[in-house]
Amino acid sequence: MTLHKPRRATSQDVARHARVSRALVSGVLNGTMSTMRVSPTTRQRVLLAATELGYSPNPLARALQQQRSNVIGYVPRSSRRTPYEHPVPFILGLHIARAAMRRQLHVVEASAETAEARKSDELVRFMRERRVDGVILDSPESAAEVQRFIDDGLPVIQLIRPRSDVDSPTVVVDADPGISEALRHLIELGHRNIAFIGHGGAHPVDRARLDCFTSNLHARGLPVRTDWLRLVADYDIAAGNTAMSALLALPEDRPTALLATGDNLAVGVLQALYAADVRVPRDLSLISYDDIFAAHLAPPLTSVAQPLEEVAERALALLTAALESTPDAGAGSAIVSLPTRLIVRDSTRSPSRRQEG
Amino acid sequence: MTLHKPRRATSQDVARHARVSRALVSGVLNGTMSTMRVSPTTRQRVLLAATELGYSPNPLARALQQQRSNVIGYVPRSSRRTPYEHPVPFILGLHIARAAMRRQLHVVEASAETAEARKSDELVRFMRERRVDGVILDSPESAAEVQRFIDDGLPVIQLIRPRSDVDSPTVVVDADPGISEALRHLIELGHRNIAFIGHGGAHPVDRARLDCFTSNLHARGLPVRTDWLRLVADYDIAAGNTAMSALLALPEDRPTALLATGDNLAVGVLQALYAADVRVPRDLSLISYDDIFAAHLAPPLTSVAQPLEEVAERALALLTAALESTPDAGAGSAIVSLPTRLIVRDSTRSPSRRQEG
DNA sequence: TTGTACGCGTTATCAT
DNA sequence: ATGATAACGCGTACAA
Repeated sequence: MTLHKPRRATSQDVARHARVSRALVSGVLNGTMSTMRVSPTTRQRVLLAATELGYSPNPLARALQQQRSNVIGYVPRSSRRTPYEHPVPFILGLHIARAAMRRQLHVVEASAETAEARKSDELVRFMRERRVDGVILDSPESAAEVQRFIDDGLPVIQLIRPRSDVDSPTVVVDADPGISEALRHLIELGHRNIAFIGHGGAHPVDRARLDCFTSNLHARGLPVRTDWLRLVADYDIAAGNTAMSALLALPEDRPTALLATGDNLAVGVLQALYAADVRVPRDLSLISYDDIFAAHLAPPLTSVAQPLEEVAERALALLTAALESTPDAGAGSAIVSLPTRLIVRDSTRSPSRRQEG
Repeated sequence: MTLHKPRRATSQDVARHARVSRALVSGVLNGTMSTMRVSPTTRQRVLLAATELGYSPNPLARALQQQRSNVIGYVPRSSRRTPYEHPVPFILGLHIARAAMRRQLHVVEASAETAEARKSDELVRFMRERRVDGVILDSPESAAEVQRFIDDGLPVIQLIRPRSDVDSPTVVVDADPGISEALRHLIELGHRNIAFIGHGGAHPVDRARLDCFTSNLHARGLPVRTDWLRLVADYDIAAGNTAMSALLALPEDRPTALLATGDNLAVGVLQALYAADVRVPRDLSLISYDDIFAAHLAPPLTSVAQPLEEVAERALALLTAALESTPDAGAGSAIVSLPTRLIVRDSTRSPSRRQEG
């Protein structure tokens, strides 16, 4: 017969066992506090008692007294987030959760349903009820959304697509190094006819990928043909498939290489190519962006990697820093920008003569 | 100048505002309790005050007093869990987290590092320190591991590959309906030469996939050729790639269809096929298992889907039920078995004459 | 070093 | 029939 719910030892138990007061137990276990110096012998008694009883402080009681819940809020970007349909927000959320766990923090996520009432202060109420210590916003929908959290007294960290008109610490990813590297790679392989499939949205982050692409081509004196620039509305498979099909339908003079600025776009590209029996990299070199599952496709894709794990790590670092700092001490709206980089795999090689001729 | 950390209203504030005692506030807001009946008018006063002050009870204080942390522990199976390398444990963990969130529960996960000391009671201590209310174990490594939690007084739910010698509520997935359906599908398409790539492990769950495969073939009077049964040690891409390469290397008389009992195995298969320029489904029909990212491959794969979301949902239901029930009331070691099913996509079709001839 | 009070909600007991 | 008072859960911080 096993004892159910064996009572966990409390500081009171330890205190009795060591014949000291609870205050002393607390002081000893937290490494000395303020003016409190304890005689080495009683210190040992306390330590011994604690280990003998297997004592660990109750996190709830501690949180209640410290007025810190150790729960942080996370607001994913609005798109529905299933792992393989929306890889970036999904993986980012994962890394946020992991980084939080490492710091003994819990994460509550505004669910998709809750996010529907995103314009109101539904979100703020959600977070407020859960007593979160701070929030992390992935690509917030509006400046107002961010501001409401700040007005509620919560430290806010913005990710990926920040509202720059709101003053808060931010972590972003710089597309430039990776995309420039990708183009250099293709050009060194001998490609001159390079197409682009990307997002046509107005946000600077999406614009940057296109701008970086075209400026690199210009700098190299390569043609930027508008019929080889396919702008889509979503980073999803269908969009990639459609865009690639359109490229395949071009009368002649096809590109020999292609940059698709999202793994999902690349999957759609691969599906279109597979259906048309166009082989990668023999008939077309392909580079994806994100590098989330680029390695898990056939063939494994060369890809521009986004450092999402580090984005999460830095976000948590910024948030915990904000929690430590006195409320209104130097708003310290640090902006951390992390570089992309190219990972070369099996989807790129020199254009074949046949294609060039 | 915004006010930082605006004090959240407490039950004390509401009490003052409504000119009643804190006890009454609690009683009214939680829907009547025990012997306490409140006059309609004061009841209104309390309700009004609560909404006016935007009051919501502090979850920490409540948890402290109710002796329930609202945190549950999750122990993933031992393999390193990166999303695309170990899709099943990963997706399962995701659904667990979601299902928990819906119930206002937090999840702490034993990290890979912690799991290293899995034989000792490292895990139990980890969970104990966090005051989890119960734990969910995905495919525990040993009966002892499960038992230690039970001995510690924690409700335990086992998932996927349970230790049946330990008495605890369990959620499993039944491979049979899906695999039988898959074979019926292939046979109806005209396939008679069907190969299998699967896990060679001893656990009943892995055995079942193989057994179901062979028994179906037997029942249909189809050949079970041992050189078409490739057993591997891991559900990963490399294993699938190697196994498929071996199949391709067979002198002649190749199978026209293949069941790979894991999406990752199927990815490896696709990579091997792509390299050999063998097309799916023209030259080979392929069915994967898991259906996690089968739809996101080129071509989209027909797959046997595991209902992982429902596994998680049921696990949480069992766990919360265990939390409600009195500690040792009918151990109620319910076993929930959920069926797999076939999802038909583009990777299966009738064998071509050429292959049959 | 110790006593005491606090953080906050809930519940058992007591008073009209 | 209605309501208030007090104590509890647990750790921490400040005054004594």
